[in-house]
Amino acid sequence: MPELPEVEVTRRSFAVQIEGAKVLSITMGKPLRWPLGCEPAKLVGAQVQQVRRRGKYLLIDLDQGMLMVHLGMSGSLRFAHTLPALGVHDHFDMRTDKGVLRLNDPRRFGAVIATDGESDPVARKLLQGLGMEPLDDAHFQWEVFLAGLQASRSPIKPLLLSGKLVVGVGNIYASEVLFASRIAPTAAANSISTVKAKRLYQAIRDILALAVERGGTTLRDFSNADGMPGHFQLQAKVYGRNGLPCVHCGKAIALLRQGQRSTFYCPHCQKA
DNA sequence: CGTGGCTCCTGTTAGC
DNA sequence: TGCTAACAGGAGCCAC
Repeated sequence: MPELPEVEVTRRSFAVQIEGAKVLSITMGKPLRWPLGCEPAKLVGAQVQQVRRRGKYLLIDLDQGMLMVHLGMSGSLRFAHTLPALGVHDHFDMRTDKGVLRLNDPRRFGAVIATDGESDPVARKLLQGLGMEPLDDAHFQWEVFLAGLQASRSPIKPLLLSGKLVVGVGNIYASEVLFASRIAPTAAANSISTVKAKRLYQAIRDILALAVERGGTTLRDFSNADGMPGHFQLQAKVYGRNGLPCVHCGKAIALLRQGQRSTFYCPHCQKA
């Protein structure tokens, strides 16, 4: 479900409210992708300092340590003073003196991990190798992006998805940014012209930023920590539109499989 | 090393 | 209608 915009929208929807909160208790449901990594009781008494994001990871800094939250494919967070009784898909529940933070994740590809901080080996392992932050102008550098493309023979779509060059571009936005920059998803990264690469660079920034502004994408069930749905699906020009007319040329949008993932594109508008 | 395929799990949908 | 199979927004891990 969540790509960078959804994770960022989630972060913004509870970061300020949870600041300074003291952990009262933690309840775990079924196992997630990884174990919490410590006894839940160990976190009781900890105080939340701030909530940051790196790629699709939410980093909740505590006065001692750091919680890493990943929403996986189907996860969503809620933060509120009171929440309904735990449901079958609620697998992490953190009561604090400022409200309850709850992870609902039907598929359980998500995770909550307690670490000692960013230098913790577990945190390092997960965060190392992540690409540039596309919404951070100082971090997302054009020259580095171009050099990264030129250094890879991989088809561009899976390269974007890998997060090695830029983080946060998931399956929906990968199709959307390639359509916007008129690049074929199968084009080898090192075959993309500088002009097209520049369009791609800008499309990644613009489309992700717009999606954050709009509150994220709701294809099925995304909502932020206040429970509000996103509205970006209204903007999807190719994702999920195979067989429907291209908004630009009117020809049919095609569906392609790359690395077990669906890619949507316009064969007429997106060449090489 | 870079790349591609497999894997975790449950819910929804398409097709017969 | 009911059953079954395919597919879903992620990404680490392993084998080449």
